[in-house]
Amino acid sequence: MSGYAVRAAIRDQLGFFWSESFGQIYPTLSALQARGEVEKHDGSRPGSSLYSLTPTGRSRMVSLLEQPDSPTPRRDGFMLRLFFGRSLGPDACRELVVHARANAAQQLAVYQAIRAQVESETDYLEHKPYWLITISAGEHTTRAAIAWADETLEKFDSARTDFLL
Amino acid sequence: MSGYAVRAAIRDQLGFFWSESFGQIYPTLSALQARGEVEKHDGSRPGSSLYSLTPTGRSRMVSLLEQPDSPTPRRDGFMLRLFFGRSLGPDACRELVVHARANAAQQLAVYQAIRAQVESETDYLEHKPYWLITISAGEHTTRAAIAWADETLEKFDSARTDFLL
DNA sequence: TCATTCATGTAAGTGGTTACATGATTCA
DNA sequence: TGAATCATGTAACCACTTACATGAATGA
Repeated sequence: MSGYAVRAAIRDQLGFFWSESFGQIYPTLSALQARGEVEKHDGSRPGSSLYSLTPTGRSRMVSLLEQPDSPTPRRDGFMLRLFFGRSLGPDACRELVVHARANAAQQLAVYQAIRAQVESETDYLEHKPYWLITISAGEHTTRAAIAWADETLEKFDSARTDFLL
Repeated sequence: MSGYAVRAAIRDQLGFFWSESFGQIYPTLSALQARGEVEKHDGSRPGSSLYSLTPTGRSRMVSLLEQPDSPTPRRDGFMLRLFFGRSLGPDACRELVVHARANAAQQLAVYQAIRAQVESETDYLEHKPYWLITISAGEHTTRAAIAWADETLEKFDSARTDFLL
């Protein structure tokens, strides 16, 4: 596929847990080509090119996937805001939670639409079970976010004075 | 507090959703001092200094907390590995899920220990309800991770052939 | 006395985004 | 004909980590 198509595939298929920018994709594709891990072919239009994975590239991909996942530094701005909720005030915090709940509910609908689409897919049969477990992970965490938000909104309403000390 | 103490506080109190390195903390403290948002005082030992938030600094902090949270690029290596599970193989994937479950279970115990500690806390009363909702969020997502892992392990066992296509 | 913790800071490097510049192709 | 999409790439910049260098204080 082309660099452009790589980006579209990452956005559309891995969008829930991965992202890459053009500024990352094009130089990486060149570097992989220099290492002999992808091959560059002429594309359908002038100046465009299509890349394909070489056997070397595929085996490197597998060995990278086998390596333990290096943890990225945590930075959750939403939780940070709630931790300093006293400084932000209970009303602003409550609103943040309302928003988070709405986002989660919308997200859950998206997951379910994607699940339906993947389930009805007749190609990529060998990938389906794996894709479905990643979707399931998304559904679980999103449902947990909704349940937490409801519980938290309840607290804001029933124990409002605690948040005003 | 000192830069060193700032780091310890971030590690111990915000560790579940935030992290900062010394290479970030010391230059930032100097920059904040130059902006008049923190004040530098002599510490107890030679060469050490203690910083305190000025009124300007506190109001900037609040205005930063009020700003919408700029989303960080998603990069979840665990989900990536499962998405490419077909390339990694069902056994390696299953092991990843077993590990994830174990980590989550351990994490849940940590949350519950911290909850007990915060609940018995007699200082910082005004922060307590906010801190508890962040802990609750951690508990919810961690329990969801455990439930997802159990469900997924079940799938690996009951529908093993689907993962071998 | 010696390991650990407290303490400060810098330099090199990495990994990444954003914005920009450019232009062909498709299709309404 | 003009908007949207396909397509490639670079340059400037930013946030951040890691490793390094240094040393005082504490306490077993």
